[in-house]
Amino acid sequence: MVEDLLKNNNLKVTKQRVCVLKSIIELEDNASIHNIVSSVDIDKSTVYRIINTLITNNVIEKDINYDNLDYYKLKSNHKHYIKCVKCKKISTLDSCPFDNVDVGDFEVINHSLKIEGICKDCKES
Amino acid sequence: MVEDLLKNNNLKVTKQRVCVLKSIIELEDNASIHNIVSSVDIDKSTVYRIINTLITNNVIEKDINYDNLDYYKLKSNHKHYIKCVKCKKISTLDSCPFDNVDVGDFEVINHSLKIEGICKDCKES
DNA sequence: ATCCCTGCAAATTCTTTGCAAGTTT
DNA sequence: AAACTTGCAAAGAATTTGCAGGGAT
Repeated sequence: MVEDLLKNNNLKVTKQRVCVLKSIIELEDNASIHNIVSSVDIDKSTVYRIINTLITNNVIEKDINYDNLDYYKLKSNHKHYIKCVKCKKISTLDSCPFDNVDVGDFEVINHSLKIEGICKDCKES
Repeated sequence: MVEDLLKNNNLKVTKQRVCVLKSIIELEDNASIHNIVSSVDIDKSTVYRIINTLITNNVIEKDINYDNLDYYKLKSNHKHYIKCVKCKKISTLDSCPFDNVDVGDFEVINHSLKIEGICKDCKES
């Protein structure tokens, strides 16, 4: 539940915050500032403030997509993508390639990836 | 050699481009627009244009650091970092955890990671 | 009731653009 | 010489801020 994401972080539950969070979830991989602001009927400066608050409280994080724009997503929304440099298609990975990865003495809590490669179809042709 | 990064991509070798590239390399993990611009004696708009050109030609790429600012780095500068969520220290990984990773039908060409965890010292204490 | 959040308007900062002059190949 | 790049100045976007009123706990 969206409200819990706020409550769990001692953030007041306001309709604007709920609305921005829902928008980020709804927009999935397209949650840029521009898209969030236009999908929502809230003053732009408030949206900026909400996003800063959410980042500071680790509810969402900034991510970089393949077009070099900034996107926001829930920290808990664990997904990875890979973009084919030939056909430009973006696919979602079935599983997290990082699950069995070893980073020495660290215990990994969080990670995000940006991956490019060549897809099967393009390799064959 | 920095000049080759340009020549290899059919970009004209100008002293401004060389200078920006050297700056990005020199700044290492701190190559934000702001830092680049102030470390260099080139008009700001030119720096923006150069950075766009370099991104378009795959010489550099935008990366996101732990402070949610945008940083630029050479595509060939293959390094990863991990930040301890407790002591906030940022360490460089000895090796690329992605080397032996399997992403199904894709051949991976490029990747960047953003990782957070808990370091050995903090786990013990 | 208190403290925090929001909208509005304005300021500030960041990024892009047009054009004339200068460089690179 | 042709084609591209740069600096400057100015325009246009994006982001932040102050403040008064409204909302959450």
